[in-house]
Amino acid sequence: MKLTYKGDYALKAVLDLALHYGQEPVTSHDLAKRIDAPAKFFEQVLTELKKGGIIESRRGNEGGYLLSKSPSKITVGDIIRIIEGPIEPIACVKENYANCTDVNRCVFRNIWQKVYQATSDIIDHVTFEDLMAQVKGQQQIATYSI
Amino acid sequence: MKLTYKGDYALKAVLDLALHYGQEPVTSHDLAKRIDAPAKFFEQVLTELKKGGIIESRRGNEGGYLLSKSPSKITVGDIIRIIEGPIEPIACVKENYANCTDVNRCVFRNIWQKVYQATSDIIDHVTFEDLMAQVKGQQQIATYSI
DNA sequence: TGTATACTCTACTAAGTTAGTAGGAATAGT
DNA sequence: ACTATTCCTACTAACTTAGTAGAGTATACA
Ligand code: FES
Ligand code: FES
Repeated sequence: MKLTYKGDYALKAVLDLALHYGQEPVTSHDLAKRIDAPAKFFEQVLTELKKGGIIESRRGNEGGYLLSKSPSKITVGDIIRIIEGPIEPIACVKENYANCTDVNRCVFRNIWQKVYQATSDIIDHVTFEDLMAQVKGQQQIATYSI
Repeated sequence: MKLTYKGDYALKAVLDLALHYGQEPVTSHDLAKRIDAPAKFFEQVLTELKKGGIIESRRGNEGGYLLSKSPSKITVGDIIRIIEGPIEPIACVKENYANCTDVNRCVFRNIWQKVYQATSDIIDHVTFEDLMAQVKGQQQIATYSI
């Protein structure tokens, strides 16, 4: 698992939208400015999140983006899988991929499977509700910073 | 953590050398053939492993490569770190890197730190002695295949 | 009906990484 | 001297990452 800028922006965006859940849509422009992402590039990230079913959009005046479900139902793993793709260190962990010679007797496969499991266990159990709680806990200082 | 071909070749090479530990050096050519890697590309991998202190070399006739320490003292993590570089999903996990805005209050950092820890815990505790045992366990069928 | 506001879509690009190739120089044993 | 082998430098094609650019489409509101 390696986090690219795209994934970084996506996570920050979803957290921001989570903090605006139930309110008016947030514009791409506002989001981009708050998380300090290049506006045009960031639009592409939002498009992928939308295709992934995480957010929905309202066009025109008063439009913008909003979460398509409750922050408690969205995990960090969801975002990572949508933006960064598969999280396993090597493809044959999931399927009987023809990467190594003999899958059945490969002594390394087991290791990558464990890494995959451990990573999934972490990122699939952190919801954006959890993250919101953390943000609000430190809110007393100033506006949240992601 | 993502495994590239280089890392894949390196792990297989070190396991092969582990199985020849205490014996004559193994030539790059023989290694490459057994693990099915392009000979010239594979040489580069060996060079990196040597620089990393994992293997040493003997030049000229009867030369080749051998482990510079016991298989019980080499872990999968050692090889990964040498060949693939840092294993954390984002740079600021290790240092106070200026990637995210405010490191102290970043709610994501904690997650990547956990992923880093979990991954390290796995790959740093598998030695090539462990892997040799596995290989020898299934040896009854034929020659080992990595 | 017009217009400002915002999302949508397609295409292009520069830099970096990955997975190699190619060719020769240096060294050691017989 | 010959041969086997490591060592060293440079090049390349394909792919990924992190953007840019610009036109097109939908919606609210006056
Ligand atoms: S068969 Fe996939 S890691 Fe070896
Ligand atoms: S400060 Fe590094 S993940 Fe946010």
